[in-house]
Amino acid sequence: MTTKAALTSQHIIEISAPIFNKNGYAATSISDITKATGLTKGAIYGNFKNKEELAYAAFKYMVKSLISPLSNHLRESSSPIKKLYLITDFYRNYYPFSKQLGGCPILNIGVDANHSNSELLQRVREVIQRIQDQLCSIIENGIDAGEISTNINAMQYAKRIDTMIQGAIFMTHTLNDNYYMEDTMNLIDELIDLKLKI
Amino acid sequence: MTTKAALTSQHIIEISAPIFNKNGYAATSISDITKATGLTKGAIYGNFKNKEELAYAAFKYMVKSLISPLSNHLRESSSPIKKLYLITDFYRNYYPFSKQLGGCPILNIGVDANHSNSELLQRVREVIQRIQDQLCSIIENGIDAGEISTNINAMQYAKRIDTMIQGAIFMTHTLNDNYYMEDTMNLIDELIDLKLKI
DNA sequence: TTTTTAATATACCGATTGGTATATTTTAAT
DNA sequence: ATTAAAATATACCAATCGGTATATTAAAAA
Repeated sequence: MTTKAALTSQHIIEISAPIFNKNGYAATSISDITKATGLTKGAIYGNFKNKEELAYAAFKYMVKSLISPLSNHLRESSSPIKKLYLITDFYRNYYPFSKQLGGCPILNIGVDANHSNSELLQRVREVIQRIQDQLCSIIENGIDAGEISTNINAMQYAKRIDTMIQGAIFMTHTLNDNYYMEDTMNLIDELIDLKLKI
Repeated sequence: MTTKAALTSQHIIEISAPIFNKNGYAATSISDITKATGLTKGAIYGNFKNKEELAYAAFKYMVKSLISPLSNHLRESSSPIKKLYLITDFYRNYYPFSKQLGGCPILNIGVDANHSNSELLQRVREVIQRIQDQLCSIIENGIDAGEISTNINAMQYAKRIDTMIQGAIFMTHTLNDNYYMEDTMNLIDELIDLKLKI
């Protein structure tokens, strides 16, 4: 059990993740990471094959840091329709939370990697897909449970909600104004009430 | 009339704008621009004070390239409510159009500049503000003209529509799937029908 | 305690970075 | 055609880039 290196790896990931998230892949240098961690290149390259592998690990960690609190939050109710409200509830507090981690990794890395790092872009796409699949499942469960109207397209509304959330994240972060997040969550709640809820 | 340098400046701007738009500020090098333009550093620095000034000019040009077609499109009707439909109509064709220019500059530069170039970020914010103000004016004109319900908050809906559009732009570009753009425009049309239209 | 191995630090590599000073060329004025 | 001025090309700068080879230190095994 190589405990020392594993701890160092984790430390490097945790420190570098917000840096990659803020600056993007190309604009983050190894020296940014050595400065922030207090370690040297030897420690970095002893634990990661190259900058790219570190960026993948950092992105994975950052997504986990932001998604697992959401998953936990959704456990507060087993009712699908209430889970939907728990989602908007979660995102009402998302701004200060994500800001502290350097922003939303899906937005930041999605934009950053789009014309440069196709491997990283692919990972962003997979995360978005997973989120939408999970959202779709909640809606489908709501239909099965008789909480949500049968004549709606679950995946369509999963994508609509996800798209609105991402728009709000962009606006709130870019304009440094939480209004967009709050009002968009109100709008999504209205959408749930009006179109989904029976 | 220094015609020669003005033409060269314009040429540099037009060529470098999509590069900055795709790569972001820090990840775009002067050599990227000399390669693309076929010019040398002497021509670049003879016409622009530094990389930053060129990036500003490139952003300004890119915004103009994407916004003025929208302005022109809106001239097709003088009715405020029809202008709203013309907006969703415009964005239904936005993906191939913006893709050819390296993406949406508001989204790309907004994310890119957020934690690095505060001057550039400020310019993105001003563009967003201008768009929302104009959208708000259209809604207000609609209220005055009796086309739009009097008991709605014009700026609130301007921001809601803008937020949804930006979310759709992000999703469509990141997932390379125009569905998000199309469906979001349908959703906005529904919103106009249901909440705004009298 | 000694030896072996794992982990980190240091020194260096060629390539590239933004930017500048100067040389050269192109354009315009005389 | 000659001269003056504007515009562009070239050569160079220190600093930094990602990455590697090796030296040193820290941990584990003997």
